[in-house]
Amino acid sequence: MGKQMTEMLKGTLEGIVLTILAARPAYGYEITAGLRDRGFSDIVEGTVYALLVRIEQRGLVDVEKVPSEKGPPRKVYSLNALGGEYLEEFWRTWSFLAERIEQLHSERAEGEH
Amino acid sequence: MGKQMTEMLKGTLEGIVLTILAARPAYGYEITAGLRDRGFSDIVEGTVYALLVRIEQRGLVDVEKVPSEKGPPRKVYSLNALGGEYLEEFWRTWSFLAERIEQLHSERAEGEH
DNA sequence: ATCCGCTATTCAGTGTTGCTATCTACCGGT
DNA sequence: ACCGGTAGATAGCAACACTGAATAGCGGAT
Repeated sequence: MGKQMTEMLKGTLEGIVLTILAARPAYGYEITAGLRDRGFSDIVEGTVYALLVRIEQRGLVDVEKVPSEKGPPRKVYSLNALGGEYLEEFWRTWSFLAERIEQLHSERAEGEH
Repeated sequence: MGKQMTEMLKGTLEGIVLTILAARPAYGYEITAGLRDRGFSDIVEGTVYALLVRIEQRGLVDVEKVPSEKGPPRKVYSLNALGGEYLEEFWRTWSFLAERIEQLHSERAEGEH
């Protein structure tokens, strides 16, 4: 993956995963696949699992172990109330930042000609 | 500053500063003030100086020492060719990411009702 | 029977980043 | 002599995403 993308994902990947969980509960392997489907094709399993451990430890998600037909049991994560609040703040922060960056982008575009 | 904002700035702050330098050369103290004017009010000088050291070491900017009327000499940074390329890739990466995140955001909005 | 492939999770170690806090330095005005 | 505004440097910290490898269960192919 590009270095710039790696750095930019810091802080946003967490929000992305929480948003996926807000739609419906999911387990790690499934989330990784979901990310691929949504264009985040270079995000690897190890990254996602580490992130899931973090958000679990912070109490943003509830976890349930569900036996799988294939392979080891799945850990199904679902967003809880605290996670919901956290996610709302994520979107506020994102909007704030994205607005200002887009503003910069358009200023730059005016500068070119 | 919020922890989420701190994490989100990773990777983007660099692009923001490079974009400011693309408009016109500037020195650290001036850039910090410019960030405040553009809404990034919590970014402190130490952060900016450290970033400037990094982009200088990577050869993305040229530096010129200019004596100041007040205080120690200014280090004026200007974007060079390599920095320009880097900045273009920054915007490509940003667009890619922002597009997908906004897509997620709108999906989420549809889910609520 | 054995190996391969898919599913599914874990974990130690790495590099980069932005923040905190503090220090130095120059100058003008009081 | 002192303080405030200007200007820069830096050591130490916490958080994050990535790399690479290991473990484990199951089905089907060889």
